[in-house]
Amino acid sequence: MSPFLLVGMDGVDKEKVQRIVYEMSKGSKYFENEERKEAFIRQKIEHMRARCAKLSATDISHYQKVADKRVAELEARRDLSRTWLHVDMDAFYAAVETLSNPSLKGKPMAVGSMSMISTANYEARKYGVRAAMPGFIARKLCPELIFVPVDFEKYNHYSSLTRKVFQRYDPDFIAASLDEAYLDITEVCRERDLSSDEVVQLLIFFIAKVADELRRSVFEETGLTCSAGVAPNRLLAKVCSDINKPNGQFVLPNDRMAVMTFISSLPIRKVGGIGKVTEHILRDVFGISTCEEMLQKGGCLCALFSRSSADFFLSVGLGLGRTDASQVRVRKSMSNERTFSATEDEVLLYQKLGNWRLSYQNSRIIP
DNA sequence: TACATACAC
DNA sequence: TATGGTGTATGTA
Ligand SMILES: Nc1ccn([C@H]2C[C@H](O)[C@@H](COP(=O)(O)OP(=O)(O)OP(=O)(O)O)O2)c(=O)n1
Ligand SMILES: [Mg+2]
Ligand SMILES: [Mg+2]
Ligand SMILES: [Mg+2]
Repeated sequence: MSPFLLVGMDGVDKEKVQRIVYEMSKGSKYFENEERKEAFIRQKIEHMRARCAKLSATDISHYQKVADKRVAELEARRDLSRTWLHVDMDAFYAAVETLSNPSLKGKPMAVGSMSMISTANYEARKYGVRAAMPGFIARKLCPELIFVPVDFEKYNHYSSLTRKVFQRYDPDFIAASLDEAYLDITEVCRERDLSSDEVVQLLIFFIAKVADELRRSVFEETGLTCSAGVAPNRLLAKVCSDINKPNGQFVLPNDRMAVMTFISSLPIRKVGGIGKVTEHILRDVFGISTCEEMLQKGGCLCALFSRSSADFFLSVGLGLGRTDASQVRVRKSMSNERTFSATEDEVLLYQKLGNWRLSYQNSRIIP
């Protein structure tokens, strides 16, 4: 199975991409390890299917009641009163590199090295080139691909320019990474409320204007494009910002019906926190691939998963997400790691450790 | 507490 | 020739 997300990019020859990634990977230590991990996951899936099959009729009705109760509790706490905007820069590192070297415009380009690519511009993505793909495979997919080395100082600089714009809309915005942020624009939109159909339409129009203006400001201040999603909570806003990427936006109104319709056909993988493994498990054990199906299979989920996992899945099925104000997050760790080629040479290993200590003993890293 | 896994950018 | 680095959350024992 390909480690790269192949959905979402139309016009890519997925078969060919998969074949080339496989051809280039097979036989490598990396590949063998991936296969080992996949075998574990298949085992875990088998185990869960067995547990599922062993549930008695009374078990099933019990867990269905548990699920119904939790769904009711979650539903009761639904908050449609806030408006969140998620903004995410388009092909961020690559776009910054194109600003400093405009001759790259229109050409397939990746930021990174032959070993690893941090991101690729949209021209390169047409060939199936992706973030977290080794450069030598990317070059097979797209022989004319241009490589640009990473330059974090530059990305930090442009990140802070974008944040100056975000601040004007929400001084307490949440920076999720260098290239994205969550803004509570409830107050910006406060101008009107109430909910006759006409007013709702007007409000959506007004929100779209706010998002559009924000994106124009970012472009004017930085020369970079971004995409935005607006929704009643952060989880949905993040999903929405991806819908019309790049250089686009999508507004999901603060309306329960609109949210349920939106969520019904949404593939679970689109949701933040659901990745390759969870997608695989939920599909192969429960036949779940859309958010709606999380609710339908709520009983089984409550029977087989921990409280916190089951609650998360159910809340995704309801289209719920966090709406609370940001709290100051305290750093919990600081780390520094490097991958080196496999060796059993003890002398070499101790030498590496020694160099490490010499480099970092005075850096006063306090977690 | 220590360790492994999953996830995100 | 070659498959990253940093940080968070959660489950298990
Ligand atoms: N596995 C990854 C993913 C991303 N990044 C870096 C490079 C990206 O430019 C930046 C932002 O990540 P995004 O997921 O937002 O991707 P992009 O901004 O590059 O593209 P998109 O237009 O899809 O947002 O983080 C990285 O180093 N490694
Ligand atoms: Mg981005
Ligand atoms: Mg991003
Ligand atoms: Mg996901």
